[in-house]
Amino acid sequence: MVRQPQINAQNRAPLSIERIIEAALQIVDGQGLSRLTMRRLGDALEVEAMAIYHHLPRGKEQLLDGLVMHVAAAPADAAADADLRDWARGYRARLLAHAGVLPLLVTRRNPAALATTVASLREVLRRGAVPEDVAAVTAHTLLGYVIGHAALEVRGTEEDGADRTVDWDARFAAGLDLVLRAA
Amino acid sequence: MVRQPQINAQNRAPLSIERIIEAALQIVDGQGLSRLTMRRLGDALEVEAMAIYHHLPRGKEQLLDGLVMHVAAAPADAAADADLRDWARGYRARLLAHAGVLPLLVTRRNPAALATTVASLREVLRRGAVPEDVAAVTAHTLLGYVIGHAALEVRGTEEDGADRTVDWDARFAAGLDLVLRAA
DNA sequence: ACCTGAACACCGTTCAAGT
DNA sequence: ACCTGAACACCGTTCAAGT
Repeated sequence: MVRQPQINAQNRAPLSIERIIEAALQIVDGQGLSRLTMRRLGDALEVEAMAIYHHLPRGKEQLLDGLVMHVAAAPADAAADADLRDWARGYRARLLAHAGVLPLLVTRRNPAALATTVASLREVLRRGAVPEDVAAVTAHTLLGYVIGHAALEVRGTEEDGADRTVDWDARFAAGLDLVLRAA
Repeated sequence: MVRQPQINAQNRAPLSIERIIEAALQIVDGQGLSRLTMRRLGDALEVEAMAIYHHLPRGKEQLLDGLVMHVAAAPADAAADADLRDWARGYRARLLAHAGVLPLLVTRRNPAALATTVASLREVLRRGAVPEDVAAVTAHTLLGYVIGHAALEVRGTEEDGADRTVDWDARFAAGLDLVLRAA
């Protein structure tokens, strides 16, 4: 019986930041943000909670920043011919897939994560040969719209103020047209 | 020496939901959301924390809902001739004045609070004689933009991706033009 | 280097008791 | 009716100790 070198004495793969973030994301997506505790995260990783601090010295703050970073990172498969509409659709899908992280992403002061997102959006604008000053406004307007709309979708019910069922996909597309028509 | 009727045996005004919400808002705006604890709130009200539960039986959940409701409520002084631009500016100012509540407002499932906001926005659209189907899209698009942009302002630094200082007021106004030009 | 166990200073909340 | 005191089951985190 050959023992793998990366298996330690307790016969488990050692902890890593990646595994910790992944497990945390699973808890948040499955049970909600309020259920993410260091002790529960430790359980999920089959480790005492205190072991996590060895990999994340800044503790829970660093864990939450890691979650935001993970969701804020640009979709890896951003095709070279993706336009603004594709980018917005992709980013919205990402936000809704990790709706539990949205409160963190929306309001934690995390310039690095925000910069990553803006950079990927700016890259799309650059490929579209949009002038620099227009691009700055467009980037923030579009990003604001996508984030804000995702928040509405998470907050809202299926009714709008006029007692009609809301098709959020269609509503998002219509708003996107509105924002991009002028851009 | 005349004793006011609303002064109780301990010589203090009795607790009320309004006073509790107001004190909570003061803590959140001054020290941040994470500093809002039932015990600290009790201290601020010169009362044991447990007294709060007599007025808010659902406890902290109800307290947070109350904060969201307070910020989401339409500005009382909405002038009869206010247009969409005025509404958006007023709502943004409200969000930024209570930036600490933003994470709650953005993502707590609170249909009542959202409905209140949408209703006040719809009222402005109605005065502008905007057709019903257009109004539905415009309301969500504009609201999404305002909320999302406020979130960007809170998250961001004074730098944007191109290393230029961002004038958030001007940036908001420019994006607002973009959104409203098409509407 | 990596993890554990016990401990500390907090939380939100319940519940019986006081006035 | 309104508030208090003590208690319970949790938190995040520190720190000495184990391997």
